[in-house]
Amino acid sequence: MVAEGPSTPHLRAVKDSASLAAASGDPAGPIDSGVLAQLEHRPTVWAVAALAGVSKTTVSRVLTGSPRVSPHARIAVEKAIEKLNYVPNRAARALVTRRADTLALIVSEPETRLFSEPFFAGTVRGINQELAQTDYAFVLLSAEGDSSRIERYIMNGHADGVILMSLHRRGPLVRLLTQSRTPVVLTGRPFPGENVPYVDADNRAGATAAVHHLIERGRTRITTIAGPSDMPVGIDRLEGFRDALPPGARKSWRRMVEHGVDYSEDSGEIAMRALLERVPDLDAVFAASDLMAIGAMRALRAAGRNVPDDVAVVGFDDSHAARLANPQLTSVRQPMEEIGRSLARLLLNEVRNPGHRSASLIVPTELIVRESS
Amino acid sequence: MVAEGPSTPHLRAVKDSASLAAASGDPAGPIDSGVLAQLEHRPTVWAVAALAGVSKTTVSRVLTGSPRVSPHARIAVEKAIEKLNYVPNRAARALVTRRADTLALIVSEPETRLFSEPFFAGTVRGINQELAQTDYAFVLLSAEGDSSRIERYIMNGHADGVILMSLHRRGPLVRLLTQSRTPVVLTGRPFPGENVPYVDADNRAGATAAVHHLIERGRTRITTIAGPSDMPVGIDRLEGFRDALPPGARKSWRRMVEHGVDYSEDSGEIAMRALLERVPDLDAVFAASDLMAIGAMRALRAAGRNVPDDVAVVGFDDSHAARLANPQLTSVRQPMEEIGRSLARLLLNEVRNPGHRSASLIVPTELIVRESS
DNA sequence: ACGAATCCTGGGAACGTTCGCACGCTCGCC
DNA sequence: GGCGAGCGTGCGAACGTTCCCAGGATTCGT
Repeated sequence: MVAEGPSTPHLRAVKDSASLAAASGDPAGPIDSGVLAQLEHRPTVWAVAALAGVSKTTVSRVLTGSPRVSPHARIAVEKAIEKLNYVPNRAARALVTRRADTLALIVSEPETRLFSEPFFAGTVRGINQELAQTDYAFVLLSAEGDSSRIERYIMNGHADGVILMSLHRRGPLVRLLTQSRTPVVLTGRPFPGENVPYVDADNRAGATAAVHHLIERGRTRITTIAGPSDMPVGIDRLEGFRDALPPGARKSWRRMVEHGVDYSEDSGEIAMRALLERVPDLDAVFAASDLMAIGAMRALRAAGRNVPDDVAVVGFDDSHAARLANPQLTSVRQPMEEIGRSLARLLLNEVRNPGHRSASLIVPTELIVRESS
Repeated sequence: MVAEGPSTPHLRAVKDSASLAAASGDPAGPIDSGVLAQLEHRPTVWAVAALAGVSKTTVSRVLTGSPRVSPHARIAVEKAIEKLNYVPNRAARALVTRRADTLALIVSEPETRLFSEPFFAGTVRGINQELAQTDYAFVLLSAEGDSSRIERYIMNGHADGVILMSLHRRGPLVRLLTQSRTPVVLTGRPFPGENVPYVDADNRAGATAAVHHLIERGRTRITTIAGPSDMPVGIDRLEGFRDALPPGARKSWRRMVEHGVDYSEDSGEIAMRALLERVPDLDAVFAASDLMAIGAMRALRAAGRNVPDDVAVVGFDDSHAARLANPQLTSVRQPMEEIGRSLARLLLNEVRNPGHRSASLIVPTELIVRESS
């Protein structure tokens, strides 16, 4: 009886004394080891089992929520867990279940830009909210430089599922993950060939709303600064722009479009100058990002045009920059927390029912009207 | 001999065939299980040992870098590892070593603000740089809302050490971590009573440099918008301001100080109005944050003062906002990546030599001069 | 009232590592 | 030329879970 199970000294002491409650009056032995156990070694299933007067198996059953446990035993175990402040050892559990009970958000980007955007923070918050109700842990990995560290981490089974966040091409990571059957969801519409569920803001409808707003303001010569056309998000926002144009303006709409090389301020400034040259009488511009919009406003100011009197400007993303700009920028906001929550839900679904492919999600955007339009 | 060790079927098959290389000519048995092993189950020490013709112990020794292994055996094992694409199972390793080989950055803040600052991204990048040279994994946790999830995660032994990042009071987390003997380092000078190594920018010298710059520009009535005085960072920047004042101005310096309730734009605007009333002839203001500086510029504009002609403005942090502001804001930059690297080094030191308390670090700042001064 | 079905329980074997211990082998020394 | 020292190696026992399987108690149907 003494020799049962793997028995570290302090555990055996606890177990020998039938019940800790009974032994606590005895100043001789078990108390010290009890205190030590709490300070030094963390309690194990054995300790809980001993205190509850059941076997480790029953404790495990309570832990995993198995129905095959009598109410009596369950209560005893729960009390013991409470009393010992027991927390299951995740490494041991992971070892046998081959699950980690952890989901990861991988930021695969020259991360500076991504971290700095409210979008990132909001999404993280949403994911946290959703996951807080489960007992999945949530970790954030940044694939700065070599992604091999990340790969190793994931392949090691450290995470059961992955949310991949990136504005650019995901590189080999997405393929690697799907090949290893790791559930993956993406933020933003995937590139062609990436057959993975995703959550995206309704970029197209957002752009349309922005242009409709400009039309309502009485603008008639509306131009746009589009993003690079090799990215889904750029394509969608441009299509949304086109959709919103009145039938009359639709035929020569290409003239009203200038592509930026990226989403930066400088890129917006350059594009704006090109537009001013091509369409001198323009009275509105919709930029596919806030930074581009701010760059555009700089170019407009340099050209002696007043915003919003001469030219109305609308951006996209509702980043911090939009509020700091002067004049404050009208912008299309993405429901960041909602996106985060949806990502988490999608991934959970994917993780829990492997094989069952869940549907992607497009969430609506919102136009925030400020001084620039 | 067949019965040695724990043996799943496929493993035994591999082991029976003495060496996989020898067996690979035989189309009958082991090949299938070999392929299966690579596809389905990840290879283990047993597979590597079999292929290398040594025992699992020797493989383990190679893995842990033990010197007690012959060059011959080491090479054989390394070849086998390479060939099988073997990666040690971290859960199993963590279980026996009681280490996780993982460090965590905990962001304990209503995280929105923190994430959005370049400081955060830069620090993360620095930490990554430093840790990339080790084989520690790095995870990021945000203590949004309840910190109990974080606590469980850490207490579980999921991380061997923690970098705690927060502008505000760290709450119970810091005490909890130190009590559980988890190595901790902080970003920013700790509050009194938190006896923990930290890395901080030289806020005091940064503020001094800002003021000296204003003096060089010929300003003589220099005021400051200080942060709340219950935070180390606020105190340090204010002291730096005082240090820089010429002896003549030193005696009535309190008059030139207005405290903001927080570091926000609004707070800066309100403080600026108070200063304008109290010191109508002021010709410079040093704000303890960029956002406060921007708020101050708004108040100055409303009061009809021109920046920088009438009043020069300097901020702190060199955040995105500084560059976006109009006029662009002179600001004190913190060497973010350097801070990140130092944090990582400090924590590694703490983790590797427990008990040996390492010294905290103060890293120099840099003044970025732009249009506002 | 008796066998079967049901429910709960406990023992023991995994999971994939590391590490203490003991064993054999090869030197070099007197 | 025998004998300890030292080096390289391997066995087996942990680490703390989960889960399969078998056994004992209770209950239900006939």
